[in-house]
Amino acid sequence: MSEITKPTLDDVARAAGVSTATVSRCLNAPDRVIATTRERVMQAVEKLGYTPDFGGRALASRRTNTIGAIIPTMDNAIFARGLQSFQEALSKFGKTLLVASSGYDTAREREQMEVMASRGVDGLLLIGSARPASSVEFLRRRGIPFLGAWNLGDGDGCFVGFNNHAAAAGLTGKVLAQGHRRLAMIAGITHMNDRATDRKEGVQAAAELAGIGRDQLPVIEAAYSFDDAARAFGELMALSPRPTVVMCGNDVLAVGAMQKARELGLRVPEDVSITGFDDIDIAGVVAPKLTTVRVPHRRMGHAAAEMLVKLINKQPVERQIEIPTAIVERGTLGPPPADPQA
Amino acid sequence: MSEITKPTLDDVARAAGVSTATVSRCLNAPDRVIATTRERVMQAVEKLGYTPDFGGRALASRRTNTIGAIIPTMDNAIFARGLQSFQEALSKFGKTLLVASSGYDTAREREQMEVMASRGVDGLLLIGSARPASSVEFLRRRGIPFLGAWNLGDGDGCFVGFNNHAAAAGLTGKVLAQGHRRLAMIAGITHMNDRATDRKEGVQAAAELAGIGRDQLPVIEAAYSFDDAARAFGELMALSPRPTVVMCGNDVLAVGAMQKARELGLRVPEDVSITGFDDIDIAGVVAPKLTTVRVPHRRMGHAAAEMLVKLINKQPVERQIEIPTAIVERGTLGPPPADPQA
DNA sequence: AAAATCAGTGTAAGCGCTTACATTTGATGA
DNA sequence: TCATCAAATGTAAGCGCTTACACTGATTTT
Repeated sequence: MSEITKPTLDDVARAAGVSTATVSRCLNAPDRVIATTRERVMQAVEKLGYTPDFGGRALASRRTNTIGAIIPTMDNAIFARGLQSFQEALSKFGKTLLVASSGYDTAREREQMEVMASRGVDGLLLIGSARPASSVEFLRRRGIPFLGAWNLGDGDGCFVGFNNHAAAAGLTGKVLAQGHRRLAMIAGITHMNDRATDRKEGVQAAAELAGIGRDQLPVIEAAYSFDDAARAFGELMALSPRPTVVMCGNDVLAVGAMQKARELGLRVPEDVSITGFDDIDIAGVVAPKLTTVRVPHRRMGHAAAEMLVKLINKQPVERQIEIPTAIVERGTLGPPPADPQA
Repeated sequence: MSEITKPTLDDVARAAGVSTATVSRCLNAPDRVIATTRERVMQAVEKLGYTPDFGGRALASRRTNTIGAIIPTMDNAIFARGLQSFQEALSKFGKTLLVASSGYDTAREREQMEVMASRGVDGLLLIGSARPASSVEFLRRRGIPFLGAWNLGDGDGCFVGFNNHAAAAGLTGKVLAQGHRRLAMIAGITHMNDRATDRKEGVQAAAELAGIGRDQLPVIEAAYSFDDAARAFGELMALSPRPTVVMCGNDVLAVGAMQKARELGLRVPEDVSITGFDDIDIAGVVAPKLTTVRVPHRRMGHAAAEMLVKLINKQPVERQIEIPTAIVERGTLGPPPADPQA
């Protein structure tokens, strides 16, 4: 059954009594073929069940209509969500999505870039801006348009994302406004991660403006897991004087912290306040609900797709598109305890 | 800068002083070339920064080393997780992953199949088994090997997944063992969704064995959202007699139900028990923690990748690989209230 | 020592498609 | 009526790669 050879352009051309060029044109630029002929060709296509061969098409036209995305991991809901809408938008442009993951490792990201390049992707979606210059150089050399998403960036690349720094600073403003002075932070791993770095620095910058120096703002970095966050929270709570608020680099860390708080018999927010970042599902489900920063991943995914397609078509684009974030005030941020711990 | 034409096999061959065939062999079957020659060729490859052209390769070799996956949506953590490990495993086989989404719609799934086919995928990962015969027929015609994942199935297709029916029945056993007799269920939308269907029927079958007929087991179907589940839970709680346990088709529904329970002033599990399915992150984070069924998505992703690669290489495979599930007893399932509601 | 074998390499024929250019056709204007 | 031109279509040259087959020289077998 699989021995029936796939029909080719030639077969269709013969069946329709035209040349292969005409068939090709019917498929790629229908208006350059007169209606009657087109009709005939399309019938032949239908009848033979013809579909163009990808390899042949890619070889001859030098484009694949394929877009690559290299993200840290789909296990992280924020990337999964963004990628989903990116893919949806892409498919409206007739492009398909090739996915690879880097596991937050720039060396692996580079490897995947090479895979993508050899796959002939027309464009590439990357996360953030923190990567060796050589990786960027590699893409430029290859002439592959690319985009950093989920954050903004400096340099001359294109970005579609959030101002993580400003959002973190904004949230810190709310924290300070509640009267907190003893802040602490559980940040994501900042090494080669500009989102985590910006969030950390946003908090630090806002605190500094309020006269709270970096030496007075303990920061522990934790991997993207409940347990690691719980451990970090434990350490922070052992500090003296004890922080009255723990700002977390993302919601997963915040929830890990909340669990540890309960374990330690600490009430949130009466004894200690906790904030998150991302507003993933989980933030609305814990008790009390998490005060966090909403990050519109879907909107970003769409915007990224649009921008990348423009880039590929060599249409002009803005260098950066900033997607606004919003602080979601729920139940985990309150004023500091009246009687600062013994 | 982008005018520097990409080096081709020919360029490499010339630079290394060999024929294109030898270069090709160095890349694809290195052991068929003597070490000294290979060395020389590899140096030329390095020096020119050569990477094979995807189109040319695909055209000549009639394979793309690309695997497609059509999933309902990456927004759902269980698919995102499984896909992540599927992709990781694939990349070890030198294959890359093309992703498309169907939005739980079989017509859209079919469209995406055609996209994938025209993309020349070597194989295809599908979810479950519920789809029109014509879709399956399409793939067979095209000679594209495919696999249903996340569930087992009948017919002659290949599957890597869970026995959703048995797992749901098993959990129902636990529920009955607690003494519950008035069961209710919030199922996922079962239309064209074999996972949701099997889970529902698993519950029903187990209940029936215990003498609880379908007419005594109210089932409401709800979309994959907290709100829809909350609404359904509300309806169920308005029933008289009121169910003492509400079994949910997945964890998202269960959490939605729990939220509504709190809203209604109902304690879980003292006033009403709730169970989930999937054991996603959220299940360990709500209070009390959710009693659910653990489904090893990562393991399944890996197994699916392995099986699909075998299928592509025409190696023998088992028709079905069942990934075991496990009941996770946490805090939301208890005995029915001693004093059945007024 | 001749024959058979084999490893290493080269030659060249496509794979199925797009597209620049050539050709044909019919309409238009002088 | 005939040159002119545009629209529709055909011709054919690749795109960059893989691979069947041919060739060469060395090694083994008889």
